[in-house]
Amino acid sequence: MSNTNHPLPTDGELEILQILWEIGPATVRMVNESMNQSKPVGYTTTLKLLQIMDSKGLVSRDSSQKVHIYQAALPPDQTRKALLDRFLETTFQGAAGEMVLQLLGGHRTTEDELSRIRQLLADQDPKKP
Amino acid sequence: MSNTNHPLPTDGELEILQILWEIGPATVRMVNESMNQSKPVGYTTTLKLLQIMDSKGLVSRDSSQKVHIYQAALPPDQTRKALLDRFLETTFQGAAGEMVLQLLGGHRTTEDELSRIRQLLADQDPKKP
DNA sequence: ATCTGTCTACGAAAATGTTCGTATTTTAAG
DNA sequence: CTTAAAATACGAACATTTTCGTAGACAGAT
Repeated sequence: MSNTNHPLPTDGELEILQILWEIGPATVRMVNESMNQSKPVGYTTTLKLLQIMDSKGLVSRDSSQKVHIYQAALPPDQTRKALLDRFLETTFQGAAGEMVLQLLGGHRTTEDELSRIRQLLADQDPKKP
Repeated sequence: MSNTNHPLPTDGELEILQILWEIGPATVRMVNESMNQSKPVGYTTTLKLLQIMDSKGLVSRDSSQKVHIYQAALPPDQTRKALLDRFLETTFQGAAGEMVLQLLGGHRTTEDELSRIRQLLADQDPKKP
């Protein structure tokens, strides 16, 4: 069964989504092997999680063959944005600027990222809307 | 008992920390009443959580009077930063720039925040170190 | 001294998420 | 057709967090 609604993924579910975003549509085995590169997880554990994710609509599944193929239902940007919004609310009580300050204060960013950020800042500048 | 170690707070614990950061040292009743402004929570629920937080070292407690006084053990910046680091890792796999882009793309920020962010960007600019 | 209201302590139920053992199904080979 | 390997389905154990009921401690009023 496959929902059309999209609740936020749990931590375990997110881990699987990251894999699917990276390697694209995949079998349970492929996902499980990818998981095992960082920590040992049983095959049926991965399977169960994918089944739950399918029922939640977080992934879609092609079950026309014996070996089902799973893929993320939403693109990474959209899902990460939704998670980010919740995190911003719960942890920084919505103060986006505060959060960026904390972030930039402690992380190196690439020149490419910095210039894209400057561009966004320029676009947001209230003096030049 | 009061630890000197500081695990990351759970969601429920964070909610209490936000209150303590805002109103300062407080009794269970004060915290509970503040909680109830957003959603109904039993008094003993708040009490239990504060006791757990004390045992984890997330809050400290003055129990010299009958009515105990609790306060956050760490300042908001430090705790939020730790939570932010974990979130950045699990959700954006460490790509801080990507995260900022997502954030600024969808949130209004105040002019004051923007200028502080620009300052930080300037400080980080490899062309002008 | 006893009663009453408020507090803390404690244990356990409820809710949510994670993990895996076991059973069943499926398909391709023999 | 039978069998063996590999996949899916399912239920339940486990872990963590949240919630609260109940009991006992304590202080002030009568």
